[in-house]
Amino acid sequence: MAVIKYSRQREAIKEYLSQTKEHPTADTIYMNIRESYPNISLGTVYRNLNLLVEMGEVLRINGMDGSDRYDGHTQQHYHFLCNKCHKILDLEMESIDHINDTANKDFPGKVEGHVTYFYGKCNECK
Amino acid sequence: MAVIKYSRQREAIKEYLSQTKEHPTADTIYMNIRESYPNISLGTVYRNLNLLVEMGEVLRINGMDGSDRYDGHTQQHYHFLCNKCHKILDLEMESIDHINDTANKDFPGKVEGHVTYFYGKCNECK
DNA sequence: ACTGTATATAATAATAACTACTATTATTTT
DNA sequence: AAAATAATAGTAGTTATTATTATATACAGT
Repeated sequence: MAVIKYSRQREAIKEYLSQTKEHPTADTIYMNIRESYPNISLGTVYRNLNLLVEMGEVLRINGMDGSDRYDGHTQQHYHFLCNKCHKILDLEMESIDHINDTANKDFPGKVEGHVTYFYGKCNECK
Repeated sequence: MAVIKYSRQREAIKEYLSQTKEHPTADTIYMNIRESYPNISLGTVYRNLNLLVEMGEVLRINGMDGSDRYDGHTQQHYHFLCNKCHKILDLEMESIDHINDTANKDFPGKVEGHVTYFYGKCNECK
């Protein structure tokens, strides 16, 4: 699998993810793509999501309910999880990448990055 | 299940987690407890881990390889996940709680806390 | 200590999320 | 257009975790 060939299924997944502001699971994506490609396979969705994540065109967020979620907006941003309604929202805030340096200070290995999400109450729930 | 009754299996799990500095999976815990309780059931391990997490006596860390890991040391500290060997290590570093304020700045809801882990290569893998 | 009742257990079956396999189809190369 | 190669649909298999159930254990009331 050296050369990556075009596929309309993959294009549809990319398109769907770039249009939604939700952070859907693989299964939700599958259900949605099925409306335009009724016999797309769930395996195809997973394989392409992995490809897209690897190519850096999609972000994988591992939700705390066991299933991964995907985000087509790849500019650096942070997520907020509402403790009450369990919604995932985007946070607009300045970068906190300096915490990598803080972590690296006395660590024998090499810290390359971090994953952070914030939690609390969203506007409607507070 | 209103009243929680004593069980030596749960005590053994708690004991094991407070003694190890690893961040074992449920299966690793199962294997270890089996040495003293040869016919403990994996289901018992899972049920008690969930109980202990709920009671706040154990932390659950969701590792990036699909399986959750557990930590018997509940004081605040940060974790490092090795991208290569998938080990989870403790990081000794100064607090980064100020990032909550950064996140709160332009957010209409209320940020109450954050979850952060760092990743990269550990000392042996780098 | 004895009994009754509720909780915990071991063993096993079931589920959920994801990955692997294979024959066929679509895309790209020549 | 034919050959080469990668992607797909459909299905089977894995892995981590949860549910079920009959039996065992803990503990409160006597």
